[in-house]
Amino acid sequence: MCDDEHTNKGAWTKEEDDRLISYVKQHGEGCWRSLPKSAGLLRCGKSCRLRWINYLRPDLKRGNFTREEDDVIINLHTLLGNKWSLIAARLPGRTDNEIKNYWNTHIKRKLIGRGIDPQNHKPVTTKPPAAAAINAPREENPKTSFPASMQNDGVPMMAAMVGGAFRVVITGGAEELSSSSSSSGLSEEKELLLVPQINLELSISPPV
DNA sequence: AAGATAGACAACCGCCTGTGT
DNA sequence: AACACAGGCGGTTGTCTATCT
Repeated sequence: MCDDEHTNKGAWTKEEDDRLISYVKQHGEGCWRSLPKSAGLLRCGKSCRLRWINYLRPDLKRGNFTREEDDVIINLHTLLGNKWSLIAARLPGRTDNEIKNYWNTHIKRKLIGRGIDPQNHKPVTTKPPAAAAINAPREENPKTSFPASMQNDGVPMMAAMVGGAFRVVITGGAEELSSSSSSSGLSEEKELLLVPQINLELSISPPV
């Protein structure tokens, strides 16, 4: 991409930031290819776009992720996998890059520490996962509907996330999405308990 | 105090997709 | 239908800082 020898790479300077901010404020986002020349920047368009989206946008929420945001990320990752942009779309003020970094540096480790595989969100065990977790008898912990192997400090993973009951119904067209939790026998109508106050409704419709 | 190591995050790279011609 | 281009995305790397030995 930015293979022009006259193109700057690496960390952005304050002056470059100022130029980019002032240009975007004046002309709006878009036309990233031609932006560097117009704005007097020795950067490629992609670099400018990335810098704006991930760092300079005024609506960005800087700072640590909250517990609620953690939970949303984990839940959405369960549903969507590494679709960082989709996850970011549900977290106002956060960028896909930020979430991806946060996942790789914090959440991944946290889940591994809890004995959860960060890729498939199933308990890491020597037994086959289906036998170890999904088919574990409910009576292991009558307080919850989760097998003990999915619990952390006596608090079930999902129950810890939910606080109050909040339902997401995933609807589909020809092919419905389902989640790993549906196989745990939570519900026949493919419901998930997720974090309150966030609309996580997802749907897939067949092409018209 | 100095070097080694690990963690955190900004930035880059290459590929994919959507759109216009 | 085929092609070119711009924008977007996810994976990966580079660099700075903090902590450990």
